[in-house]
Amino acid sequence: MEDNEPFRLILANVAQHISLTPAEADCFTSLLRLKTIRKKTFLLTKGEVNHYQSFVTQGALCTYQVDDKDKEHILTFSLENWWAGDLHSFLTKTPTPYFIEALEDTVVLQISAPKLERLYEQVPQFNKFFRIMLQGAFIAQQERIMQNLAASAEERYVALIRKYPHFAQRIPQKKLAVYLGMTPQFLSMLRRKWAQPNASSSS
Amino acid sequence: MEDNEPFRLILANVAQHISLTPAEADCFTSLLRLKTIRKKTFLLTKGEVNHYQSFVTQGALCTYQVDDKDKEHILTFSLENWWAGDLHSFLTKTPTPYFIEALEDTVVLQISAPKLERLYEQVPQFNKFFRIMLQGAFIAQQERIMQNLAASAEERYVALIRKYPHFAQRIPQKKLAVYLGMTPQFLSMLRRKWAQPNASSSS
DNA sequence: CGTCTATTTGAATGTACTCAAAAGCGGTGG
DNA sequence: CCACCGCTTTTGAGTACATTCAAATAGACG
Repeated sequence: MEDNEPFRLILANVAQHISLTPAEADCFTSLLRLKTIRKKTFLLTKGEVNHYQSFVTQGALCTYQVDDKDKEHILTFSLENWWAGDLHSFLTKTPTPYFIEALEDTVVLQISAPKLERLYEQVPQFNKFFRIMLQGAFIAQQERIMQNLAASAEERYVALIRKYPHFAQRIPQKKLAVYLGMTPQFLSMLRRKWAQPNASSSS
Repeated sequence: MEDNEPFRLILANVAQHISLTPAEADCFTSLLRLKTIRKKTFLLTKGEVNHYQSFVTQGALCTYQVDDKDKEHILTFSLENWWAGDLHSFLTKTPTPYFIEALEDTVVLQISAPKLERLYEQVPQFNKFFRIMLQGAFIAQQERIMQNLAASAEERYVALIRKYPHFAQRIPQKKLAVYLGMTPQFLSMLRRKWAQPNASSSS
């Protein structure tokens, strides 16, 4: 099968923020490698060093930690056209505390740390590209922090399904609950409450 | 008084990540403006557009939102050698939901959005500089999110005073509590517990 | 000193959790 | 095709961590 669809996707994504010559685009894609991760398998597990940043072209990934009481805590989901990878481990080459698991069969394009360094040297514009990516990610994280501080579990749940309705379809309830910082049981209770002629709940 | 100390500080900070020619350094500093904010006054208030990113050379700033029940929720503190400013408002020129208040008399160097654009054009290396700044900020935020999800109020408090003991000295308990996502009363109770021959509390 | 705000203390309350178990759903093999 | 298994979701009862409200105490500033 003709499989440069992933490369077209990432180049289209890059083109939204910087303009590359054909030569630069080739240089970029030549530094990437394609990888597929089957559902329920891992792109990264705790204790490994994260050698690659991964751009998702298809599927869904989930980045989480497991604490000493075996409880999962979800840092983020990565769907199409977004990046996954533990940046701290990637930059410092230290073991990661995270698992990155495929929630669906997933296709990613990966770049290693040395190749990314080469990319920055050969096509300095990528400093701008990743600066812009990081700005967006930073702002999104700020909003999440504020919401976790300011909103109740119920408000967080309602806000999420209103903002990303499609999201809630693709992700298991259990994972959504944990991402939102509540137990699956509590989320289930909220759903029941909302399914009712939702008379109560407001305050 | 001879007051280019702020400029020396920011140039030293920049020099940690990129190398500038003297001309480039001059270009950079010529785009900055110096501003002082008295304790308990505001660098930014809700409803304004954040026209500047501010590098703190002295003092301490606190960025927070106030919700509909008049409760404060603290996004971040900005001490010496770090940046403050609502990036979302800055980039989109939309009104900010944040207040940025000086906890002490504070000195900042500010750059406006158009001047920052000019800087990126004239000294493209600054894309790299801010990429690196954002990487660090992004990673720090990730850690905060994980800790808010995984740790109890008590664990968060202990972790903070162990990691940044000096911090706890400079910042009012009330603000620390809110930053950590708990009420000042509860933090006070935790402190009492820890001041005791701390027999209990471990688990 | 007196005022204002921050911190401490206590009692009652509530939001969200734990533990336990039932019900639902999807896949797999006999 | 149906029966069984594993996993997710739902439900319920009891509980705990942290909150709210109220008030006393202590600190800071003028």
